[in-house]
Amino acid sequence: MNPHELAMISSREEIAETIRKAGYRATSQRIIVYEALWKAGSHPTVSEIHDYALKTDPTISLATVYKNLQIFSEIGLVREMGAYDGSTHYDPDLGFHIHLICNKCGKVEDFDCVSLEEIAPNLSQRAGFEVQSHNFEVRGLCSSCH
Amino acid sequence: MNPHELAMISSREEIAETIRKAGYRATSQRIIVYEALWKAGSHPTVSEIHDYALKTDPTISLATVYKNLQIFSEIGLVREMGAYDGSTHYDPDLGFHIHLICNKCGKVEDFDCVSLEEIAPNLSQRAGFEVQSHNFEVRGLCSSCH
DNA sequence: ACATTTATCAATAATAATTATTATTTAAGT
DNA sequence: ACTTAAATAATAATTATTATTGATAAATGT
Repeated sequence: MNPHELAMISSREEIAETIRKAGYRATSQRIIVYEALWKAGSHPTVSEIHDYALKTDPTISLATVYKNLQIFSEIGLVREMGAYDGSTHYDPDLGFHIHLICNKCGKVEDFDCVSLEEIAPNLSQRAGFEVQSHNFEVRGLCSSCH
Repeated sequence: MNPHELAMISSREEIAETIRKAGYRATSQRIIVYEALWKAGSHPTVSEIHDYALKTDPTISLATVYKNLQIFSEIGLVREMGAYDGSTHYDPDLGFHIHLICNKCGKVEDFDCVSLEEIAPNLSQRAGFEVQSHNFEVRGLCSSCH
């Protein structure tokens, strides 16, 4: 198991409970999509998540993956990343970190830093904005490319 | 002129010079696209930029807008935002600020805060990453929606 | 356990966004 | 002004995403 997957501390049942609490049904497909989200790589696209999910359930459709990712995004189980290479990427690791995206080779590196609260202490107070998720991307050239 | 447009301090010739220095030709279409980027609204989509550019040059094509936005993105004249509502948005205001995106009404608000260097002092040193642009999005519910 | 209700699912179709192609035009240096 | 490489417009092609619909399966009450 790679370091990324290690971060998935929640069990199947815990995730199911989170989904139910948000008012959605914890269907087997939904859990499969959630697991695929972790196992399909570190910042997978919809297509990559679908490919992985097919290993567990060969009948699961692409539309189901899209639909469930929308739901996960809405209830804050995933952060949606920019489509820096044409298609949207997803990251289930919700801890505060910056994505360093190389404009040349496309590699995405996680950069740990201070918490969101430290960066913008009055973010939620100011204008009464209720934070649900964040995406902090920095683009440039990685060590091997520049 | 709105506050957003006021921030466009550079003249046509200064922008042309920046483009040339980056190794590209300062064609009239390119300048028109750049101006449209500022005037088409505060975080316009490709389509909105194209619509505005057509006012100046009724023959300019959508493909030209796409191409030039790619170039502007590459040379750091614009920051590319996530496709939070289906299509990619662009922001020519390069100053450090966070985008507060409401998940309900879709409104995007600029949130000024500390500089990128203050947030991640060792960003460029660490792993030798050369920063070209950034996109810091925070999603949630705006004051009117929650 | 069973029936009922209701949300979700898979498959497909439809739409929207983006990129590739190619012939023509143009900027910028000689 | 001439040359040449690069940019443009128009169009076609591709890819990503969303909407629709009938079938299915989960939750809830009995």
